[in-house]
Amino acid sequence: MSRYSPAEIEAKWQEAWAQADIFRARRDESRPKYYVLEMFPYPSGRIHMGHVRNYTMGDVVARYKLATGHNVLHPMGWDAFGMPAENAAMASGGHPKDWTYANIETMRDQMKPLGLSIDWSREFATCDAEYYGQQQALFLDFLEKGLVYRKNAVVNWDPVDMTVLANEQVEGGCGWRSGAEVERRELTQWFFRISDHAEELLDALDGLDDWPAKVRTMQQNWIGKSRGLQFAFGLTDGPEGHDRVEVYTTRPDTMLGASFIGLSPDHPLARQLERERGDVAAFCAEARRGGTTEEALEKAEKLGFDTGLKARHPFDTAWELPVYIANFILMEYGTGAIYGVPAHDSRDMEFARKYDLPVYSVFVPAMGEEGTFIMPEEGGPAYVPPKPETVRYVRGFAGKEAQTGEQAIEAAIAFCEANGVGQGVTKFRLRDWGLSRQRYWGCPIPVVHCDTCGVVPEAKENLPIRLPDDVSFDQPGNPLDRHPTWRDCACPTCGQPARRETDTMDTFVDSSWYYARFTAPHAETPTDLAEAEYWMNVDQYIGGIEHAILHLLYARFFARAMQITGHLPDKAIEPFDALFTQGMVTHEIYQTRDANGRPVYHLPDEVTDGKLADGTVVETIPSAKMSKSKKNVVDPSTIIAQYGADTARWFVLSDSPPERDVEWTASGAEAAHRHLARVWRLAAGIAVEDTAPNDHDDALRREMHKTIDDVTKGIDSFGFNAAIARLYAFTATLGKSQAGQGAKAEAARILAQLMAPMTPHLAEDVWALLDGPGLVAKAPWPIPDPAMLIDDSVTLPIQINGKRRGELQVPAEMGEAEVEARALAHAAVQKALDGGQPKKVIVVPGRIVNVVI
RNA sequence: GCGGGUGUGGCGGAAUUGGUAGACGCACCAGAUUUAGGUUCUGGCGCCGCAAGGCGUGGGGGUUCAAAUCCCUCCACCCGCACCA
Repeated sequence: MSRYSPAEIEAKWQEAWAQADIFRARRDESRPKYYVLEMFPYPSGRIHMGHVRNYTMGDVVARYKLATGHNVLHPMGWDAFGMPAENAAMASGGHPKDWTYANIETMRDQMKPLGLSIDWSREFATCDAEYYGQQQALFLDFLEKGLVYRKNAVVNWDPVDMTVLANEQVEGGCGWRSGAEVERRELTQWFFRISDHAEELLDALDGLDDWPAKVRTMQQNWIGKSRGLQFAFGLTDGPEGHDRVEVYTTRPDTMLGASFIGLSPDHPLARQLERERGDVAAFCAEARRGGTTEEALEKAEKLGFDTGLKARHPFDTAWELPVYIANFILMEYGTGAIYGVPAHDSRDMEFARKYDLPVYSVFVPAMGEEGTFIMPEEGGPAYVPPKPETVRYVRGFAGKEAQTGEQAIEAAIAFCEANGVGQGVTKFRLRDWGLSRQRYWGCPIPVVHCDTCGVVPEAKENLPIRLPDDVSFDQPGNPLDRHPTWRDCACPTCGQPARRETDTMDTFVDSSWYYARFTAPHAETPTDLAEAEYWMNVDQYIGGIEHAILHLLYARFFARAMQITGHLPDKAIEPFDALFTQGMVTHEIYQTRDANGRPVYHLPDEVTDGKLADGTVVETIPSAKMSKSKKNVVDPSTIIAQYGADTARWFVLSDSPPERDVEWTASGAEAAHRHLARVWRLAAGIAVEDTAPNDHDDALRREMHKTIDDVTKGIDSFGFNAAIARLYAFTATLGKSQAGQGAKAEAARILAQLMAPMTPHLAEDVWALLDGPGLVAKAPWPIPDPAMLIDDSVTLPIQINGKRRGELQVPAEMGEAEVEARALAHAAVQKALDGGQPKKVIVVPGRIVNVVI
């Protein structure tokens, strides 16, 4: 073989790794363990470049840790339940199970050629009965410990198809299939008590030092701890059983600016009025139109309905406020009722202007705003102080200048409590996690509905409760509901005929504990404590930023719940020690227009030099996330066939920082491939048997040690792109070096080792060409010699008034005074000083000299 | 609407975290090699300018001896918003 031939060497070395069985993870107390995990894929059909990037990053970490003497666990599985399988079944008549397992087969076949250091013996799919049966066991244990309960909650309801819709199935407020306007409807559903753990989930974020700060901030805001006042407005003429309305506010200092009371349409008082009055019922029906997302609620036109009821202000019982029902108030947060302060809240202001309600300012800017400040009551916008800032209270309890912010809130709470109005409370925005899904392709919730015993847990010996295979998707709704026999069962308590729960679990449940299952994927219980004790926690978790909140928060909750139920050791309370969120792979979009001017997209394969095969010029749209609908996709298998896996791996790591998006370009892939071929040729051209030293060896060795240092630091800090840039430079140095063959062979072996985490097949081949012992994958990671990293002289830039005007070569250890003297003697400085004295000279040792004139 | 993030040459990006802006790669230009080539190798390459020099990190303002980096403000784009995974 005389040239780089990826097809040949990749198959060869994958076979060698398999023979040596070096990626199988076994408990071994003699070595430090390292558990690296990438977020497992949904088996959508074929792998895409995003997968390649994600798993390559994990593989770099895994292989690097293996080389640094760790016992590495690097597993792979499939997040296999979910809606797309049912959609596929509806569209083409197949079965979700067949579709899913066929996709897994295809994707595994596509993934294996990447040469990932995965322990495939631990593979599982969440739709395997062995997995979801254990999940049902977990559910029963959670139920026993009071971590799960039932309550009513709203869902998107399609009134034509008579089905529940996922948020994704609501398009512009209408059902995606029926086109009917969606309603919000209440259903009894199962919930995890995640909100009981809100405080703890919040506090523990502080300890997650190796998580991105942005993810911790997002989770913190999502949990949303707030301090406020809960109090009641009395009702003058409320219906039976409603003489007051409880409200919660985080801004009690604005209480004297209240001008209306707002109720959620789902508030008990609103419900009561809805039953009694036709006009209220009509409004509530109107207010329940549209989807359930917070975004839809916030962006919807604010609608209110004046119930005619009056509320008395707690500080002035003669002061009566109108009571409205409003579509933007959530029953899930606070008490489901608010009071509106238009002067200091832009949403309330919008509402007040629309319904012609009074506006009362509580405070005004303390200073500096005369002439520009228009009082809200005189038509100005709501005055919302930007930050804790000094304001002058005009209707405040104190009636004086004060800071807004925490102290003012606490003072207001204290004042209210002292006057018998409400009490200070802490609330969280985090809501309990609803896990019921009215769908087939998910883990059945293992409970039974019995006419005598009520809702009873299924007996553990009956697990797994398997999904039936004989189902059809020819009509909307949950096939489990209309299955002729599946629902029928015996009550585990009394033995009488009973009905199974037909709701299945949210797929987030499946992905909330798979990391724990990987530590003992074949155990007869959900986990094996000895294995979990050894392997947990996940040392490095890698996945997309889109999972920053839900998945990661649910997984954190699950680890706690599993610890409470004895399925995880205490140490695993936070499952992921370190988290890295990687960016997407993007590509340019190529489009032309059809006769009606509608866009027609073209695959990158079909476009050459901006033209289609027939010569039509395409419009090029800037890079965007690869998506099938825009056809800006590149199939990893095509790339592997063309260039080999190492080229694909090298390229997805090289061009952008891992946390940012990377643009796939054909020329970039070419460049990556060219470089790998260059490295191979370089190694093949070294005469290993010639070991005679020469004068250039030392320079090459210094460069080599610096490269080891830089690349090691790069990998340690997820600076893969920078590590690769360094490897490019070192390859060029090696290529031009006049050093002896022995020194070159040494340098090339080091190069192979440093490249091995990224391009493992090429590295093995180069290693073998240069007579490296054994497999490079198992070779100990090189350690740089500190003495070789230090240069004896440094170049300091000289600035005059902050502008670079020259440079100075000085010995590295030269003192500041001496450096200053040399700098002042520099021709450019002499010229600028023109005989005068500098005002100031700043010497930053080893960095820069700045002369201020 | 709310929460989080990003913005640097023709392009992707680097910058030791306040200290030489543009590492490395692409594209482009020039030269060499090769029977030829879209191969390989060498060199050049922020913008304006003949030059001296000036300008330059999304826009505007500020702090500092020194700002891509810190502060204020505006703009654009991306992620999430609890039933997509």
